[in-house]
This record gives sequence, structure tokens and C-alpha cells, in this order.
Amino acid sequence: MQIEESKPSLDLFREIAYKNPSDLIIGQLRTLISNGSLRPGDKLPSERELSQQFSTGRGYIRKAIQTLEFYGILKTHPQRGTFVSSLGVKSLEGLISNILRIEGNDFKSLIETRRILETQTAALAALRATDQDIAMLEQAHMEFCQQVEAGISGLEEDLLFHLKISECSRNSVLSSLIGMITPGLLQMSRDLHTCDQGRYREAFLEHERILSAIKARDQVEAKRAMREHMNNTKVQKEAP
Amino acid sequence: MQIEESKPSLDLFREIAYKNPSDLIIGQLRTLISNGSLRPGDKLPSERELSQQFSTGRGYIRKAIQTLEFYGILKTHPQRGTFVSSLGVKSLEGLISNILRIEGNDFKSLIETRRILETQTAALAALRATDQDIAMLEQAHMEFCQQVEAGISGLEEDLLFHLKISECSRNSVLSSLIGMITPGLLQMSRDLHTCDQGRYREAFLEHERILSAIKARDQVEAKRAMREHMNNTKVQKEAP
DNA sequence: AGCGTGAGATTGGTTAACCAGTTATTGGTT
DNA sequence: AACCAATAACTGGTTAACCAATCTCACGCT
Repeated sequence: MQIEESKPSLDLFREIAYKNPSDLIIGQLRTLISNGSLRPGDKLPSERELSQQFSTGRGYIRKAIQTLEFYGILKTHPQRGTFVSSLGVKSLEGLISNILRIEGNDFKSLIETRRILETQTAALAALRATDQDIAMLEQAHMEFCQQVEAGISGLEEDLLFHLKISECSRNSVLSSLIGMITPGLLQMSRDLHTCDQGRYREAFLEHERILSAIKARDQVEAKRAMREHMNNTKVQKEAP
Repeated sequence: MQIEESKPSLDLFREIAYKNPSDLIIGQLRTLISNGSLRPGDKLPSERELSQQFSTGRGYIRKAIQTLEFYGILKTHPQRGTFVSSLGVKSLEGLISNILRIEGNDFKSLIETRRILETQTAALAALRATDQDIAMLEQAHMEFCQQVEAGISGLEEDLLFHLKISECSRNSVLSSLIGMITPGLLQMSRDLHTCDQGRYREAFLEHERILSAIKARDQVEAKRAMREHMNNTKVQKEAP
């Protein structure tokens, strides 16, 4: 566990090692569940008891519990106590390990996932967009166009166009997920200067195709256009 | 805004109205960004100042900041301050509204999203699974089989099988996302008794097909098998 | 004038204490 | 013995105070 040695040369490692205390607590809770000390449906010890059992502040216990509740693993009733979800032990273990792994969201996975989400979202948008939605989309597209014409990067407007599409999909989960993974990508994209200026004119045309497909309610074409857009947008990093 | 009226007949509404204070703060921060009071790159006022400006506890400020940081909108440096991400104003607005909408994760969206994620994940697993991965998968499948044979529900093992597949996809983001949406679905599925006992035998066979496809490294077949599995698993609620 | 330097103010991080509501216990009554 | 009520203990929710690291800025030395 004592990863923090004398050489802070690689800051990446330090950032991984310096996990929030609450993440450690989540891990501890997982072992408790594995041990069988905490069975589904059981009531957790009080926050105070946990805090002194783990010898840490109660705030971290609270945060860990909130995280676990967000993922549906715990359920806390105010003034009554916190309870383990009625899922099975194995499921809980798997889920928690998944949660812990959420930090190592690497680059390629982000891009790949975005590709998947956006592609499907475009198809759904073509299926479900209302006339009002399409008007919104057109406006967003127009703003992007203006930025590109003005020679500005238009990265934000690009993102905004995609967010609007996700809203048109009428799928709140998809929309949320895209909103979650997009900022990181955008940041990386900006840091690496992935897109040269000429790229944006292409992107504009691709957007236009996507928009047309959605307007025409053509699912397969929307999907295809978005997939192509994603392929072109892909960060050219390992390309020789 | 004053939704909480005199009639608490519909508890659903109360639950929506009783948002965490931090969510309200997130909304406030959004208006600050919209106003232009908070421009990208700017340093936020100190947590204390914010807390008294919003007349609320500092803990809620902290929680809101943490949430916004998780989504990549803020970046906080210990002992230095919290800063607005260098994304554009419009993007920030769009993202935050997305975050606020994250609560209303409805049913159909969850199922639809799961279908999308799992389908693609299966294809990736077929592409990337190592021999060791496949051994894991087979063991998970076997355990599911045993549960079904024993007449037990096997809901947990079912989930575990899918989680293992997501791990095989070698895509940390996809894996995380599936881990995030699965518990809620599982809970609903259990509450509604979606799957009768006979269903599990079918599910077992479908799992077997998916596993075979992955073993054969056949992407399209894995995708197809998983899609069929999802179609059959789909909650039959609005079916006549 | 220019540059260190150190005290003070300010920051996010952390902990302890307080509050309102629930639950368990205990004592008395029937 | 059985039941009920009042009280004490305990719960999560919330706030205020403390801590170490950092930054700012004025002062003094060169």
C-alpha cells in the first residue's frame, strides 16, 4: 500500500495513489460484504461507529455512503439508518470493484465509448426529434457555422450541437452519460490540438449531413453520418 | 419554483421537489456562469464566501463543487482554490443542465441504454477477450447455470455474467457505465418480478450463445446474440 | 531601485459538536 | 402477565471551528 516513495518523478502515479479517503472506505466496505459481515438487507453500523472503526472522519464515511447510494448499493433512510441493498453478495462485489475502477478512465476507452453513445443517440434523435427539437438543432448548427466562418475554433459549439442531439434522443440516461464523458474528451482534444483549423470545415459538413438525416427522420443515415463523423473526429495519435 | 404546495397527495412530486441543497447550489452556479459573473478559467470565491453568499452550510458547497469537479466543470487545487474549467460558457451551461437532469433517469431510458451498452460491449469482448477472460466468463456462466438448475432465481449470477463481459471489453468507461446503470435496473426487475422462472432457462441458453460467439471471436454473432438476449429480457410492461 | 524574506491572511481539508427525528427500553398500570 | 406511555439512547443531517499548506504583500537588506 505504501506506494508513495521517494521518487515523485511520475505525477500520474501519485494522483492514483492519493485516492480520496472515501474510496478506501468503499474498498473496506467491499471486504466487509465479502466477509459476510454485511449481508444484503442488513443495517450498516452507525456512521459514528464506522468512522471510529475505520479511524477516519465521519465526513468520509458519509461521502462513501453517498457514492454507494448513488450506485444503488446502499439505501439510507434519514434518522433511521443505512441499509445494504437487497442485491446479492456477488453482485455487490462486482459492482463495487467496477466503481473503484471508474478512476482509470483511459483515453481510448473514452473515445470508443463516445463513438458508441453518439452513434446510437443520433439514430434515436432521428426517430424521436420533434419539430421544436429540430429548430433547436438548426440554431446550434448555425452558431457552429458562424464560429467556423469567423475562423474561431468552434470547439464549444461543436460540443453543444452534440449535446442537443443527445437531448433529442429523449433518453435521459444516454444524455447524462454523454454529458459525463464529454468534458474530459473536450479538454484532452483541446490540450492536444487534435483538430487543425481545416478540420472544422469538414466537421461542419458532417454536421450538416447528420442534421439532414435527423430532419428526414432517417435513422440509418443519421447513424451512418454520425459514425463517419466520429471516425474523422477520432484523435489521430497512434497513426503512423 | 414553489412546487411544494398544500397537497402532498403525490409523493413522487415531493421527492423531486426535495432536492439536495447541493443541487440547488449547482443551479445557482449555473446562473452565475450564465450571467458572466463566472467566466472559464476564473477562480471561484472561497468556499466560505460562497456558503454565506448562498446562506447555506459549507458542506453543501463542498459537495456541489465535488460533483461539478467529477463532471469536469470545475477543478480544485488544494490550498489554492477552485477554478472554472476552461471550457466555453455555452458548453458549461449545457453540461450543467445535463447534470441537473440526471435525476430523472426513467425506466425506459435505462433499459434502452443498457441494451445499447451491452450490445456493443459484447462485440468488443469478442474482439478482445483473452483466454483468461474466457475462462472467467465460463466460470460465471457455470455458476449461473447451477443457480438455474437449482431453481433459484439466479438474478445475481445473471448480472455477474454481464459484468464480466463488460470487463472483457477492455473498455474501462463502458464497464463503469454498465456498472452504474445496472443496479437500478436489477432492482426494478426484481420488484416487478419481470422474469418468471421459465425465463431463466431461456436466458441460460442465450448466455450460452453469447459465450460461444465470444469464444469464437465472432463479433457480429456476439452482437446479434446479445441484442436478442436484450430483446427477450426487456421488461414486458406495455405489452398488450 | 531591486530582490529576498518572513509574518499575516486566505485557502481547501478535516474533525468535533449540535440538532431534529426515530427507535428501543423501561417503568408503571390494568 | 400483558400492554401502554414516557423517557433515554441513537440515528443521519447540519453547522461551526480547527489545521496545515499556500499565497500575498509589505518590510528590510544589498
